[in-house]
Amino acid sequence: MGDLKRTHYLNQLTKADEGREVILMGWVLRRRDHGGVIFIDLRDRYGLTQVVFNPETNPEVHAKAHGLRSEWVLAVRGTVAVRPEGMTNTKMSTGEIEVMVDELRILNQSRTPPFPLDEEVEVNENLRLKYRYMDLRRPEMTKNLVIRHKACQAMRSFLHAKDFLEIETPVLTRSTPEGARDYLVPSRVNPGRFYALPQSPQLFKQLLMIAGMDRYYQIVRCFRDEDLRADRQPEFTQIDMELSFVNEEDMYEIGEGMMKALFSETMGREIKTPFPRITYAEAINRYGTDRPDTRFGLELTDLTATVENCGFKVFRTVVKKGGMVKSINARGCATFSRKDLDVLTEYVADFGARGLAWVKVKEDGEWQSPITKFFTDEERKAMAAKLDANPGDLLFFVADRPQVVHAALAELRLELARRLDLTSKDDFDLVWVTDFPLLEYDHEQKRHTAVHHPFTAPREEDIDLLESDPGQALSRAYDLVLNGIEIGGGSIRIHQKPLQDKVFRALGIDDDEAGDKFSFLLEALESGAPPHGGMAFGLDRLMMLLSGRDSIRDVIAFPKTQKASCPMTEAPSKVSRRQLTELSLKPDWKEQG
RNA sequence: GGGGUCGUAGUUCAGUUGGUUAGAAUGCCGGCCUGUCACGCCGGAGGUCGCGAGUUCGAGUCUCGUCGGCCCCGCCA
Repeated sequence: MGDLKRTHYLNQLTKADEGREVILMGWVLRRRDHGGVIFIDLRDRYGLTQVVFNPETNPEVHAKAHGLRSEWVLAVRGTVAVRPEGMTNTKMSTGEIEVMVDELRILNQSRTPPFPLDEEVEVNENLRLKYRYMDLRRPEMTKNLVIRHKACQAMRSFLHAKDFLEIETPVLTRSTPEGARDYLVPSRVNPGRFYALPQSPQLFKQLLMIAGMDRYYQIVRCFRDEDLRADRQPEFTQIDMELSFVNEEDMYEIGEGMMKALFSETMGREIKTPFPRITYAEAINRYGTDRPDTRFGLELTDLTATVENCGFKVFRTVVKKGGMVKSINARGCATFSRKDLDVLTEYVADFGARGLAWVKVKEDGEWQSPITKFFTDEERKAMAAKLDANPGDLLFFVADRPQVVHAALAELRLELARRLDLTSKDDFDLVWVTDFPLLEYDHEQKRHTAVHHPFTAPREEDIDLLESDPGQALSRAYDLVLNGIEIGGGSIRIHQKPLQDKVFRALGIDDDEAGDKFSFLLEALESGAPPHGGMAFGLDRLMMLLSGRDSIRDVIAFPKTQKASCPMTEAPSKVSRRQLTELSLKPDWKEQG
């Protein structure tokens, strides 16, 4: 660079700068060499500017420019010129001007890029991750990281204005029961003992409330050693918060205010508050899931009572065994082919449905279906009325255990929406899901486990149920769902030890175990713990939705592959025998270095 | 742990019933070209068909295994 100092970014110059001497720095995106005049599109994080090398005005510089290649790093000194008549490029924000170069310094050369950076071809993701520093130069990827930054800034300033303190919590902490599999870190100075990386800073933020911090937040990395998905990474980022002296309404207000600020400042979109609320029970009933995509209808209709005595044996026996029959009216879909229906049947089978019954409502109102003969006219009428079935509609039915019916129809509903193109990535439907069950029964472990986490408060009126019928108790937990994706959740916490003891007992954690694993929390609850509650938002998922991407990998600078590896650094890697020995670890796997 | 799908030039892909020397576009290299903006024109190089076995006279193509990418189920309080 020598004595050159950059004067402008590559998105800044306009007609108003005509005649100005400028110094620009950036990467060669494209070179157009006409033998005579040479054009270079110079790129930086901010944009593109065309720089021009003219053999008549500066032969030496022009000769040097002849050798430039993609992704070389340049500094140029030159003069801003308005482009000749008719030569404006309306696709570029700097398309009205160009910079006539007087001095060129090659700051660095580059290997030929492993994949094109200037086109929108889908490149193998493994390759993109191996050369992530090249991938991130692509404007689309740069944009995602810029939006992410803006989002963090927006949320930070919102929370700061609401008196939150940003406080860091340990990354090396202790493993606690419940929840996901922990990432473990061996302790060198304590042989045989391990730290766990936090699945969330849950206990620490509660302890900060007990410490009187009143309002805490943190943009914090969390770790869960579970299998990956398009929206799940082993390390991910949460906007984590906790507040003292609050109830659910306070939490909704904070959550809504923060989302409002987020959408406004990152996308310039004004979203409506308050957000609609739906109870867990209603969400399951109407959508089959606790994270409903509310951008479209296709809701579930319960026909159990209507068909319990019908002539169709499959339906009748399912109902008799305590199961249910539910239906979706796919309006106007009677045109689906037999093949379509077979594919959809196979699709719901993935989610446990042993069959998918269907009825096409013909133009004359008649039912075309393999099962229509099993129903009386009255039954058909009753079903049609409940489903508001009209000519041209296609009705789907699933009969099974409630869990299976809901899982299958929830997925069918989403698949239909995809086929019918009912959703747009530009719509953002936010909804609170409330009144979750506190506990659910785990058949494998033969005990109840926490739906949210063990520190979630039950509804006051349900506390007695903890002993009589724990599965029926509802909690003071809430989730925020955006377009069918859970982007956040939280709860009002237990702040008194006797209630915490009760919940531990309902979870099958006896006093000894509770004392062993949570004594610090229990003692703290006895030390003047204020009522408190909180929530956390998944930053990666939020950014994925805001950036219109289908994978959180596209909004994370250096993500992991589905096998939890990093093609660039080749992590996880082998370690030396010496390192293991220092940690008092003896490998029992083969070929460990 | 399981299911699906993909793997061919640097990249994105094509490759017929198994049959001679595996193609295209783009990129790359060289030459020409003074107003392009995905510049244009001419020429050239570039392949362990992911890897390993098997079937066969013969395998990019068929079979089995294996490795890897992606999607999903389980899992993820």
